[in-house]
Amino acid sequence: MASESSPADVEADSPICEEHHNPTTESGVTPLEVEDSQRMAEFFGVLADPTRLRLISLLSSNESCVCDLAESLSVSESAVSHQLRALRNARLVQYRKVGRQVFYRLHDHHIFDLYATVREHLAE
Amino acid sequence: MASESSPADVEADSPICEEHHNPTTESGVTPLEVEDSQRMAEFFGVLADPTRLRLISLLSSNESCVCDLAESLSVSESAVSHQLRALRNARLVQYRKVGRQVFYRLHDHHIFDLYATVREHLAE
DNA sequence: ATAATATATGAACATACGCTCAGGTATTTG
DNA sequence: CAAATACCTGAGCGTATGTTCATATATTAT
Repeated sequence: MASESSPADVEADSPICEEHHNPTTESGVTPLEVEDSQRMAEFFGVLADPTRLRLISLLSSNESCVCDLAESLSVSESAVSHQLRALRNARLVQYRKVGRQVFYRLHDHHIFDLYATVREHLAE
Repeated sequence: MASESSPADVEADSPICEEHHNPTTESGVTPLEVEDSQRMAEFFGVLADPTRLRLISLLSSNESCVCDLAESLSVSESAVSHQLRALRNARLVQYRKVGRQVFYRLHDHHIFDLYATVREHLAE
């Protein structure tokens, strides 16, 4: 103990910020492991692109094929296809093929809830 | 109408994916504007880094000073300071100065809720 | 089979990002 | 005052990312 450095328990005149090392914090929340933080960062990274977010926005209201998505966003079909792959790899969208078209939709409501939550948060 | 391309309403033998252009979708959800998508991407971008996520994790249980955070993460104080600036600019953390130390904490529970939600989502 | 459509993919290029390093400011100590 | 501590910041460097371009695959039409 005594290696916690809340501003209250600074003792006397010893160097303040030297020997710390509490593996777990006093609260019940487990600190994020490095590996978990990487997977989590990857997940957020998929959402950290305007084009992908607009794709998610479109797919939250309609299942759509690639060329419609490209049209709606005024982005090349190639770019859309690349971004859809990222969303696919992250399991954020599903797709089904109909003839030569591929119709994409959100994987589940989970992703939409997150999208909606943050959108509302930023609207404040 | 008739320029919607749900797989159901493909009519006869006309080219399937040509003239579309519905500014608004049939559902009640407004499509994301380009500018909003950029702000939203920026927000997610701040969360798309392992170090920043681990900082958020630590700050969700304890208010901490910079050198403690650096110690806990085994990262240089400079790197931590840079990342804290990103979190500051995004208004994800607050800080207060006590002598020469600066104690950081999460800005509000909002950010923690989001963090916790996604962490749980990825734990599945 | 040949042509056209719908989508996917690899390479290349420009940009953005995170870390380190060097140096800077502010506060405390001797 | 000078030295030390805690933190911040700009530049530089290696890497990751998003787009375009060219090309490949699959399906449909002629």
